[in-house]
Amino acid sequence: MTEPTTRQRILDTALDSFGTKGLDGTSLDALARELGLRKQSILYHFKSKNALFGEVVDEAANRFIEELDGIEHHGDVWNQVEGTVRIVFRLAVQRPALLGLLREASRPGSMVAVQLSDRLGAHIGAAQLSLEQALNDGRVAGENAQLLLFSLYSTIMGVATEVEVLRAMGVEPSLRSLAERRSELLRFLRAALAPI
Amino acid sequence: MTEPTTRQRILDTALDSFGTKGLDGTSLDALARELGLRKQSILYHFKSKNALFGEVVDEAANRFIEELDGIEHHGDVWNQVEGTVRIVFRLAVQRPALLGLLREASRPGSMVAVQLSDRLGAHIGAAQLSLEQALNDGRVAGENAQLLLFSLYSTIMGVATEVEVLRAMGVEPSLRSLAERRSELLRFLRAALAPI
DNA sequence: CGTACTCTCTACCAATTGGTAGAGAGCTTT
DNA sequence: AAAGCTCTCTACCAATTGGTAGAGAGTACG
Repeated sequence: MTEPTTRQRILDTALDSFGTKGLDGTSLDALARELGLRKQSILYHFKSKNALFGEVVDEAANRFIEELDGIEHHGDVWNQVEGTVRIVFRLAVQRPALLGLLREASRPGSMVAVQLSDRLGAHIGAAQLSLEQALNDGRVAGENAQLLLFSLYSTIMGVATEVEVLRAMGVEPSLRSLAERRSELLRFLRAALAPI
Repeated sequence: MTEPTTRQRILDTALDSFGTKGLDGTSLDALARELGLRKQSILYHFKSKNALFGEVVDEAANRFIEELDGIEHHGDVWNQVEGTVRIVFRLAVQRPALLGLLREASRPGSMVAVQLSDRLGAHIGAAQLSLEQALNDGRVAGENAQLLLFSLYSTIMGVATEVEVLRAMGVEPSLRSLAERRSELLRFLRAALAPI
């Protein structure tokens, strides 16, 4: 295990901070303090705060893609859905800030949304194609592959990240409750996709 | 139509700003400029920025509840789901900032999440109870009413608000696409809830 | 008329923000 | 040993932040 470069350490810590406190909620000073250096050192490695944020978004996209790459895009659609759920829920445990960053970056007014969509475009396209075929073959229920994919995404991402809503319903987030959430989610999705 | 008090105007404009640009992304100066007055006038009506935000969240919760009140909590579950979808999608057109504010307020690190859940608690409870009965009667498919409700919420809210994700999939948000999204969502939810 | 209340204003303020300039320490290369 | 490169630092800076103090205009009320 070679120790990471300062640049990499900054990216890593920034991902956590941006992912939990947001772009506006993270100051370079606070970030530097967390890293044990001065903000000027951060600005040596990244030309501005926005540039850093951009690279962090790329980094997050890369890690997400890295995980997603384990999924076969030509096989059974249900396996793909199950695989995606597994990945997203693993991230919800191991690196919740990564999901938080995706959420932050896909916020309605976000400037990096285009960038993020560029990075994930290929995967989205592959998933859509695969879903389209399954739709044509009658292997899954649905009208529009694109919008069906969108519904699937919204459900999975929401169930994995909307912890405050869950808390509002009286469920204190924990590993145990996460597992239950996941199993109910899978059942829900299976029912939604089952051909009639 | 009596014209609104300054206080009400501030709440209204603040809801739009907080709902689109977030709490950190909204400065009192910018807000005051939008209203055609000085920030000190805002601070006369609200003792601090956080106090204002708190009242805006309450305001948003009230309006949301007002809409939700039109739904019968003892009838058919499917009617309730359909009604909720109708309301959320109407808001997505007429007052997207309201949904944005709910999203902002239910962000993982949010301080007002508890407050929001207090306001919506009764409705959540009623919906859960109603779903529980339908589950017992075998009128809908599912294991856990609480988690099923959570899945429904995540799906509806996500499909209505995640416009950037939709854009990443190549769909430019419009009234037309919104209607399509809604109809695919309803089909999706109907399939997910249909008893086997 | 005069007093009190409501509201918006000007004038500040300390703290924090992202960012620049440049010194200096520790390398490697010549 | 000297020159150059990489990196982190101190020292600033102008702009913006949320917030306070208090003057002044307008209106209601005795």
